[in-house]
This record gives sequence, structure tokens and C-alpha cells, in this order.
Amino acid sequence: MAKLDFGPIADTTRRAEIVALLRRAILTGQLEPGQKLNELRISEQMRVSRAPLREAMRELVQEGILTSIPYAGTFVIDVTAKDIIDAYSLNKVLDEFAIELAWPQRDPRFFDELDRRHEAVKQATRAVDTTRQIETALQLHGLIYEWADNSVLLETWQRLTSRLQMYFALHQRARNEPVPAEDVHETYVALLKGTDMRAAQRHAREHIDLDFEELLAYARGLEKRPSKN
Amino acid sequence: MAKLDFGPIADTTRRAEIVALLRRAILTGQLEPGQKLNELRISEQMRVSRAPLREAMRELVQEGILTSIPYAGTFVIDVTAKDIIDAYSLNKVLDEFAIELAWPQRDPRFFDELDRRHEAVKQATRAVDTTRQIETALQLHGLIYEWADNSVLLETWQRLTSRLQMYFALHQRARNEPVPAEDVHETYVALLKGTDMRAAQRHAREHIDLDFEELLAYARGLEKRPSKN
DNA sequence: GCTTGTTAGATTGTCGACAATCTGCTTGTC
DNA sequence: GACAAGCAGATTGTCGACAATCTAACAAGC
Repeated sequence: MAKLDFGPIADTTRRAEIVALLRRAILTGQLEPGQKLNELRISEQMRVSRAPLREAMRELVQEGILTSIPYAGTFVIDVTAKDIIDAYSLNKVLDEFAIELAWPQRDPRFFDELDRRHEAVKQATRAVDTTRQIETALQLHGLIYEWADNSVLLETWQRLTSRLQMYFALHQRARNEPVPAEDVHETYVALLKGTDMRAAQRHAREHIDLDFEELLAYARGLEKRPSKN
Repeated sequence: MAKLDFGPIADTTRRAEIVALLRRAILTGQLEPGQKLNELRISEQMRVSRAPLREAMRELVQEGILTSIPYAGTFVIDVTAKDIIDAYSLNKVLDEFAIELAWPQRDPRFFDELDRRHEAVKQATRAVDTTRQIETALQLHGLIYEWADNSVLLETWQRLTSRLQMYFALHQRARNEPVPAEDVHETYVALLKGTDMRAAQRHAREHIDLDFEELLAYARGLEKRPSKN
């Protein structure tokens, strides 16, 4: 008999589904930064009571994409240029560390996944599906973290990724022209396949993914924007 | 009239107080790893309904010190030797980065705080107050993060700190002899006051705080311990 | 005119009760 | 005795209603 390994069973609580729905809405930019989340309205739209909704919001607050002020409300976090710079600079440091840890762990499965995810990015790019393009690019990026075999590092990166994804989504939403982005990951993938770890780390530290400068300019543009109702 | 700057008002929700209570109980080891948190019992003890308690637990789950299994319960996280190694190694990388960022920001207030927190550690050590000793040592350590002026980094470190504090508390609880720990931070403080940033970074990467090896041995000892009720 | 007190409405925080799910025991069958 | 089915108790998940708090609009006083 073939050896089956079953994945974990799906979370069957409303709370978990609400979390997924809200997170997606925020990360794709459907809920804008600063926007207030009205519990009653949302719970009615989702046909759910406020209890699981509130618990879900509590999770997202801790995840760092919502912020809560007692008796005032829960809001999508505001995005400042400094936030983006901070997240991005930390991301580079973590990348360097992740590469160091993952390097000796690379195996055939790693290279397969690398190609698979790279292909997914290229496909999303061809299809001009910007949301998916961001998702797949971050998943490609995340491979080294999954192979680094350090649960705390992986968790940290996933938190960071939430924000980066949100930032990029906002940015691409702002300029509604199709994204240029020919394949910017070619070098990255090649270096991860190679034998020079230092070179890969240097690339991670120096390479600017996905128009970082433009993203920053956009963020500076929406500084101090009033929060909406 | 003197210029006053008021801090933010205290959170006045039950939820916030519950979070603080639970966190403290976990980080000081009063609630042991693997232990289940019975909602009804705790809510009765605290004279609070289950709603705010559950929201508080949701926060701590996201904070990484509780874990939740739907319809089964919420438990204090289990501590494995690997968790400790992972957290510790990431901590070193973050330290190095924090020192780099904080270095040019050092000012008289920084050095004052440095001495103040160092003194607090020494005092806790003299008083043989192990819990406080851990707290103060981590606060001393946290100074560079507060001065690094990178909110994402600070937040990341605080998450990590929760766990480290829990690990050390467990360790010290296990061996109930008074901690040896004469002043192990003298060099660290001196380097942060000096002019050689590289040396400070190297020290952060290489120096082993608070008997790390012994902590690990302890963690290996309680691997696979059954969870309690 | 500007500030301060009051009030109504809306929204968040909390509560107690009910529904869904799990666990362990008992019972019946072979 | 071993095993599966089913039941009872306990616990978590969800609900609807009430209490506490905030906001904004308006009135009163200087």
C-alpha cells in the first residue's frame, strides 16, 4: 500500500473562516488603510454573530494588520513610508539569515519547488493578474524560509509578509496600469541553485524587488490621509 | 508652565487586563507548558464572562505563547529544545541588526537608560529575585531595539522576548537553587558605550547569556512530556 | 463668539444561555 | 474478553440582549 500522509483537517469554526475572509480583503486592498470595521455591519453581511467576528478581529490585530482602540473601533493599519522602509530592511536581514540556514538543506525537492513557484510567478505575470503575481512572488520568496527549518523565523517572516503583501497590493491598485515586471526573479532562482551562498545573500540584500522605490513614493503620497468611515 | 507630555491612557477593558494576567502567569511559569486552559474555570476565578476571556486568549495565541485546537481547547505552548535553539539563533541575528541601527542613534539619554537598566539587573541579582532578574535582563537587552527606530523590528523582538522569558523562567523554576549569575552584562554595556560597533555586534553574536547550555539541557529533559489537565 | 454642560444616537464591551462537538464510559453483541 | 454502538457529561463555539462608552449636535452661560 502506498504511504499516505494526510494534511491537517480544515478548521471548522466560523472564526477561522472569518479570519481568512478579512485577511484576504485587507491584503488585496479591498479594505483600505485607516478604514474602520463596523462590527454590526460586517457580522450582518457575513450572517454571523459578533462574537466570532470579534475574536477573528483580535487575531488580526495581533497579526499586525488591524489596530484597535478601546470603545472607538478597529481599523485597518495605516501605511506610512517609514513602515515600508522598516519592513523592507528587516526583510533583507531575515532573507540573509534564511539563506544561510536553508543552504545546506537544499535537496531535489527544494529545487523542484523552486522551479514550480518560479513558474507560477511567470504565469501570473503573463496573465496580468497583479494580485496573484504578488502572492506567487512572495511564495517563491518564502521557500528559503520553509527550508530553513526554524519555526520562529518562518513565523516571523509570515507576519512580515502580510504587510509587504498589503503594501504591494495598495501600490498596484493605485496605478491601475498593468504591471511591467518582466522576470525579475531569474537571477535569484539561479543563485539559489548555484554554489556560492555569499553571492545569493548579497543578491538578497542588494536586489530591489518589484519597484521598491516606486512603492515608497506611493506611500509618501498617502501620508497623513484621514481615515475613512 | 513646564511642558508636560501625557502618555497614552491605560486600556480600561477587561480584555486587556485578562491578557496581562494570563501573560504574566505563563511567562513566570505559573501555567506550565502543555497545560490546558479551562475557560469556565478561569472566567469564574476572574469573575469575568467567557467572551472577554476568549478574546484575550485569541490574542495570546497569535502572540505565540498559547495554542488552540478547535473544540478541544487552548493550551500553553509546549517547549522543545529546538524551539529554544531557533528562538535564540534568530535573536542573535536581530541583535546584530538592532545594534547596527541603534548605533548612530546613541545619545545621552541612551547611555542614561543603559546604566539605569543595568543597575536594575544588578539589584534584582543581589535580591535573588529570579523572576525580576529575567525581566530586567531582557529590558536591558531591549534598549537597542527601542533605539533602533524600526517599529517592525521592535515588535518582532517583543514577540521573541515573550518566549525567551518563558524559557528562562521555566529553567530557573526547575532548579530552585538561587541563580549564580554575577554580572554577565558588564562587557555588553561597556561595548555599547564604546566606539567599535563591530565588536559590539560580535559580542552579541558570540556571547552566551544566562547559561544557555544549561537551559537547553533542561529543555531536552522535558521533551515529550504529557500535557496536563 | 467661544467655551462648557447636556443629551441622543450609534458603537463597542460584556453577559448569560443555547448549540455543536469531543471524550470517556457503559452496554450489548460476538 | 474484545470490540463497536450509543449514551452522558463536560467543554468549546455561537448567539442575541444588555451595559458602558464614545461622538457629535445642540443649548446655556460667560
